[in-house]
Amino acid sequence: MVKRTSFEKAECPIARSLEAIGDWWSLLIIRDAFLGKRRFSEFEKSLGIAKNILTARLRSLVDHGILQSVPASDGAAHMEYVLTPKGHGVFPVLVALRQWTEEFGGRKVSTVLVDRKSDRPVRKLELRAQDKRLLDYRDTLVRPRA
Amino acid sequence: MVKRTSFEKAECPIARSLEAIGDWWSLLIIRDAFLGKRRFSEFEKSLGIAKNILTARLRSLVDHGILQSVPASDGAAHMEYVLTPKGHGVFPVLVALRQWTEEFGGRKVSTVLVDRKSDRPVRKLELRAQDKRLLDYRDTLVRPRA
DNA sequence: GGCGAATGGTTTCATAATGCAACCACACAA
DNA sequence: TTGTGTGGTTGCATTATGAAACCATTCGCC
Repeated sequence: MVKRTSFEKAECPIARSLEAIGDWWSLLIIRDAFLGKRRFSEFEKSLGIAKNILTARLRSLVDHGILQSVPASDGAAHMEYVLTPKGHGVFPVLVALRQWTEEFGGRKVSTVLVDRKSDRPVRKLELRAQDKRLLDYRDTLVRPRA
Repeated sequence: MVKRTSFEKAECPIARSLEAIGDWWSLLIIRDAFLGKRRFSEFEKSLGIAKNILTARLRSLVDHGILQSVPASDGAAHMEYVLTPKGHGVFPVLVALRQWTEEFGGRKVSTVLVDRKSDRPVRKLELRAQDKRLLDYRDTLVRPRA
């Protein structure tokens, strides 16, 4: 096989997620969608992506059920791309990436994710056990499902 | 420019993170490193990746300060690749990806991430406000840093 | 010490993905 | 009717990826 290897059938859930959102542009498109962008030209301008690539990525995201293409809200003829529930589910991934850069990226990051109500920065993502103990990577283990 | 576009100078912290870990293999290598793999051949066998690609990825991860190459622990001549603190910081990203697949991936996932102490599955990642309110994507906003 | 195998790569070459630019069809406005 | 903007598609050059062959050390073993 000379094709790019696919992770569709992978057992590992991380590999499977990469199948859908693991390329250069998909996560940035999703990020923009969270920022309220919905039109082809909005993504194009914001990302500086080539149109053919954008077409391909949008189609792939729609095929994966992450975006949905709906008739334009303003009645125009074109379609708009909005996040599905599955797409909204990517949010923690984006937050994790953002926080990783904030913590280890060196240069200061120019934007902050804030809580709408208080207008103050959010806390770091927390991984907890059933009994709510805060967990670290050292506290966890990957197990075959029973 | 015909080169693949780079996000090094991007403002967005998400784009910057993708610069380092946003390709097909890097996250899987990091995942394997978390699972205790450290040798070239271990990664190779586990991932089914071509050797030249693995060489390139390992080098890139080392350059980005995510892996460190250290003399083999068993005294052999070769190098081993271990996670740096920056590499350990990727953990929440992996967890977020895993949980996304678990929730939206359709087919059941064959492994679970468990808390070592209780041997029970961990909870979903939680994003909280300063006052500990649990937050949703709808509760947040990206702001230019003051 | 000599031999074969394993390790950790590099090199070569074919194919796939990406990026750019040019083009196109349609809607709408002047 | 002649633009002008949107939302693409097509063609072609350049990169990255993947498979396999090759290579230099080191290691076990006799």
